[in-house]
Amino acid sequence: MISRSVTLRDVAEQAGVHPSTASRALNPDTRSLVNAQTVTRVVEAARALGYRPNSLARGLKTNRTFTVGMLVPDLTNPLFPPIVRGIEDALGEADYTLILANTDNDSEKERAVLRTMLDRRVDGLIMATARRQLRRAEALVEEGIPVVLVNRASDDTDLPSVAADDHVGIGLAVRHLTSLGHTEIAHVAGPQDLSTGFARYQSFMAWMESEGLEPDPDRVVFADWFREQPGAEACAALLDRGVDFTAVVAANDLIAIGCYDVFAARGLRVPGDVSVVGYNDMPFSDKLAPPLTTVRIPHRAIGIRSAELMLALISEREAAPEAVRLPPTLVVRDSTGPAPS
Amino acid sequence: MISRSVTLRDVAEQAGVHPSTASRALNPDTRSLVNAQTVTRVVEAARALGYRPNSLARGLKTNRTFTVGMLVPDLTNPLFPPIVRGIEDALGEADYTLILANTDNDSEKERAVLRTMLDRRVDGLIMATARRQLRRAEALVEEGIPVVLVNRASDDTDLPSVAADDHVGIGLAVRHLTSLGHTEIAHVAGPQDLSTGFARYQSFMAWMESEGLEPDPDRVVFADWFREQPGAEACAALLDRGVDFTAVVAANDLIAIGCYDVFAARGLRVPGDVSVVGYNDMPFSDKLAPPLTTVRIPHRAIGIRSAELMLALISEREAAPEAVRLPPTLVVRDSTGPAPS
DNA sequence: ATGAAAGCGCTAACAG
DNA sequence: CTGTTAGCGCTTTCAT
Repeated sequence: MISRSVTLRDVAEQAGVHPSTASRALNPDTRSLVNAQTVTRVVEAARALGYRPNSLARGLKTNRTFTVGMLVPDLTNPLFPPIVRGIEDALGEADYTLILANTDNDSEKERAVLRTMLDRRVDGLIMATARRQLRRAEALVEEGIPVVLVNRASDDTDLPSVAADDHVGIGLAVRHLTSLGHTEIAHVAGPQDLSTGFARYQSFMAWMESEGLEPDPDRVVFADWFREQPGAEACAALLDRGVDFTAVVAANDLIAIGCYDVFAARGLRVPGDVSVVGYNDMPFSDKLAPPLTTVRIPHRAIGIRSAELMLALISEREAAPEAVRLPPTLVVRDSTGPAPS
Repeated sequence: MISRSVTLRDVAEQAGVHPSTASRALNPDTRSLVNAQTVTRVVEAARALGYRPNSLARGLKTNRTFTVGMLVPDLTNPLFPPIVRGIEDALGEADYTLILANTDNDSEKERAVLRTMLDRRVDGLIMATARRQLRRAEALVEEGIPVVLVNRASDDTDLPSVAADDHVGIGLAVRHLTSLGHTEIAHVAGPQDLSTGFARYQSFMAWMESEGLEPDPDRVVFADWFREQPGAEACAALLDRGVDFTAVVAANDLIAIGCYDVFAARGLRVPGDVSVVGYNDMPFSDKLAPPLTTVRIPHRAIGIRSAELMLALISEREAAPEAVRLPPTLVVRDSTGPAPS
């Protein structure tokens, strides 16, 4: 059925034309240069023989592979699958193929993976890799290969990027809590060398201030990593510090889960004693006990937009570096309630 | 730093040898044919110039791309990320690259995606796609392209496959329940046109019998899909049927969540009134209320093994079709308890 | 041990 | 509108 070795020459022969004519006839862009009847004959022959162009040969010749590489820290982080799907879907739409690799946030692995992608002559690179220093990515664009950053801010660079608007998102969280009467609000922040952790922390402080509340540094604690365990440790440290608070904004849902665990262990009721707001609305955050109030990020849309941006970059290399910011929304569930009096 | 256009010829020139000699010197397999000093010179030149072989050109010549395609129904299903990671890690180890595509279990999409992969001359195909009819896959092997099935049984074919042993897994679940004194055990089965749904159902019936319990067809209900909503619908239907049961084996964790919802809605306590066992131990199943007792599948190991199998198939095409079955384990949490008296 | 020559399958000038 | 020619970058006989 799908024959492995039907070549353009076979098609040409069958149609009684020269291979280059067959090539032109088969390629939508150049089809117009060819007699309509000839086109028909060639197309017919191609179909009859089950011809499939060899993308390697084409790529070798044209220097375009219709391939985009994507770097993620860890696909296993529930944040990424919807983004990757969005990207894959949008890319597929345009007949581009996705090459995926995990870096585990390990600089050495990132190097290696990047090299492989380049060796494979990807037409562009989408990086969800979270580190704040971007020398590598910048070097790439200087060599003319399009890069788009996804789900990360680009404070110190003007690489094109697509992400949710963290400032807006944290505002949603903070104002939700203040509207419930909370004034002593803590923040279990994420790692500060990741752009998201940093941005959310900054935004938290800014929003507290603009809500007329003292942004007390004692009520902020930093998790080393966007995971349950570091979140729990940070939260425990916060509690041990002895400052009062009636609500906490967690830098992401996993950290929020860590907080849940600590609060449960210390006999604090959520939301009776303390309200918790998460961030991301990851899958099953509605199944937690209690269901988590959280800021929803349009992950799939982020993926789609970044793929689209990438495609634009590939075709018209001029495209101005854009920083797309998609609006998050608040999902109120049962982990937040009125401030205890 | 990473130069886009250093070719083998440049290296050869720099080293003062013919390109073909440079090729031999750089390729581990043929390096022995070349004078040791020459090798040094060439390698040195390559490093100095930052030479990176063009994998397209190589692939075009050798007909091997060091690329493996993978089809998943939907990456967003929490089942798949760990499997994909395992595959990617094992493949990367051998300098192979993964090309990923989602099929949404849509036959048309599957066709399209398969074609793309073939056009890209992948060296092999790993299919996690769940349909039971496998004509397409079989056609592939007949054309000489290695296929391994992952996470699916191969009852009607002898395609190589890697999966957990569902019979053992369901046995774990059933015997756990019988050991708690349950005798009236229901099964919310998965779709029967998926090999996993089918196998688990069959195994359930078999284990009930071998435990000396009447496998009552009235206590079995089928979900259309391995998701919460269909699980909930099936579970509701079971309840409406009016048969007694004190425990349910769900065909996967998502279906178990659907059951949770229905039980909660109907005022049944888990595990007080009814015990629930899930299947997969997906992420955060320990965070559900109550934490879910479930059968843990070694997802990552499954991924690794299937990549290894694939690599073996690629290098020695003779390799006997193997059906690897990895052992699941039972994770007892709080959704199961003694049968109510 | 190395060089010469050919070609993987395709596209892109350049003629005509 | 179509054929000729050349070549993308690499590997691989075949000579030497």
